[in-house]
Amino acid sequence: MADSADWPITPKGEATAARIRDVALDQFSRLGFERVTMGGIAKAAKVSQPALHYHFQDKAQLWRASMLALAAVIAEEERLMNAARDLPALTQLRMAMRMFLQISWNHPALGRIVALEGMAGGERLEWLNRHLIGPRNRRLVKLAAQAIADGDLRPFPPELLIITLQTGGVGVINLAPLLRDAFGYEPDEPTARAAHEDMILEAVLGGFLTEKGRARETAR
Amino acid sequence: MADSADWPITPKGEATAARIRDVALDQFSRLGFERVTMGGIAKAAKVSQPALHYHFQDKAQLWRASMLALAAVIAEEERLMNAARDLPALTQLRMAMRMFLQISWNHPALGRIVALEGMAGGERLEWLNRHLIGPRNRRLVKLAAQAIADGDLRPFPPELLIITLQTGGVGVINLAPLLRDAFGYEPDEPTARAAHEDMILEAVLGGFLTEKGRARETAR
DNA sequence: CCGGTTTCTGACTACAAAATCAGGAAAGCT
DNA sequence: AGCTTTCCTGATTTTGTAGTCAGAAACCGG
Repeated sequence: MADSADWPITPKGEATAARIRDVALDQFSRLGFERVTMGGIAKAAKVSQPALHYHFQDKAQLWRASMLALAAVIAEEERLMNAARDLPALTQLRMAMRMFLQISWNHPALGRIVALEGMAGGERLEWLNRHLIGPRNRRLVKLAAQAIADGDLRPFPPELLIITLQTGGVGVINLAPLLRDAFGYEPDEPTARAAHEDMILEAVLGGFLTEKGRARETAR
Repeated sequence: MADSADWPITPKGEATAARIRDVALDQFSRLGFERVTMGGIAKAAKVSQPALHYHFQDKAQLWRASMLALAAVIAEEERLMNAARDLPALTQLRMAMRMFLQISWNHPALGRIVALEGMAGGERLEWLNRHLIGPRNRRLVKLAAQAIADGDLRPFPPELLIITLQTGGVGVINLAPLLRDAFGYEPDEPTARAAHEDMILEAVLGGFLTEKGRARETAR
């Protein structure tokens, strides 16, 4: 069980475990826990199916282990945000949003997982809240509340505001298959990505600004 | 097979088939195709599990049949929108958005299903595109393009605009379990719902308006 | 190159869920 | 009432997948 604190690991063992985690993260995030089979992961990772059980005791633990690959990403974001903690709340929120979009393009798994488990509820959502997204979300809500108090954001419930910003922000990324299928639009191209980032920051975040907030932004 | 054109149906048979469809729609939309079991649906609908196979030949067909329950909802929306087809594109878009929010609160299944299958891709998404959401989405994109041409909406790619409006709009609805878990916020209450509708229409749709568009809105 | 450790596989078991089928109950018709 | 059609169930088969286990292969320090 690769989870327990001390697990004798050779470079080779760690390499295949990492490969399995990567494949698992990709599949879990696109398909959700139940549509993914251990056999499918094994095949994509070019190992036998029992190899998965050698490195991870069961499917649930493999899921958690693969989610922890995202923890590093979140931690880095946290670090950068921390460095900016003396700036106005609105400025921080804008930074956070820009970072969130970049992260979401580079690691589409994050937004998809939250969408999948956030709809279903249950123990995996609880785990995510505890270990991955909970603290981050609470921090963002506080920021939004502060920006509202500063008179920079229009006074909507900060929880709704944060969820809407994020779901609106990653909608295009999560639903890339739908965009392709329905419109023949390919969102994962440099020009489309740039248009998207622009749109979210200018229009969606922009729509929440007060006059004062807009003034602060242009003074930037 | 209840699907085929002529299926001898008595009132009683139709009643249980409808009960099964309703349960199925609810479960499929909250949990996704694979987490739902025929046995679970049967139990919730108070029939034996083979009864499901009597009315619907297999699980996939039950899924499709339950989705068609949403077709009536879509058609009604279509009818109302058609009555307003001579109004300016922006006004129509605003109407559509308001209707979309109401539908999404009353039938949360729709947004969840699109999110689930839109992320995964595959044959069910293709089916949805063909039978349920495709025409509607294309119409909305055309409206957005027109509103941009009118100078009422800022010039972002209309496909991205429509997807972002919709995903941002239903984010709070879809992720209700997350809101409860993470913040203890209950979004499905009259006051919260009102705040939400306000926020989406004013801030999110509002953020996409040009000066001219804003003027048109206030002249309303 | 040898013994021990780590890593991995093939063959298997256990189980849950979809699908089938033979037949019984209920409803409708004459 | 008697016959027929429609509706539904209990019992069973089939299938797909998670998880186990004995042992082979690869690796490593001496």
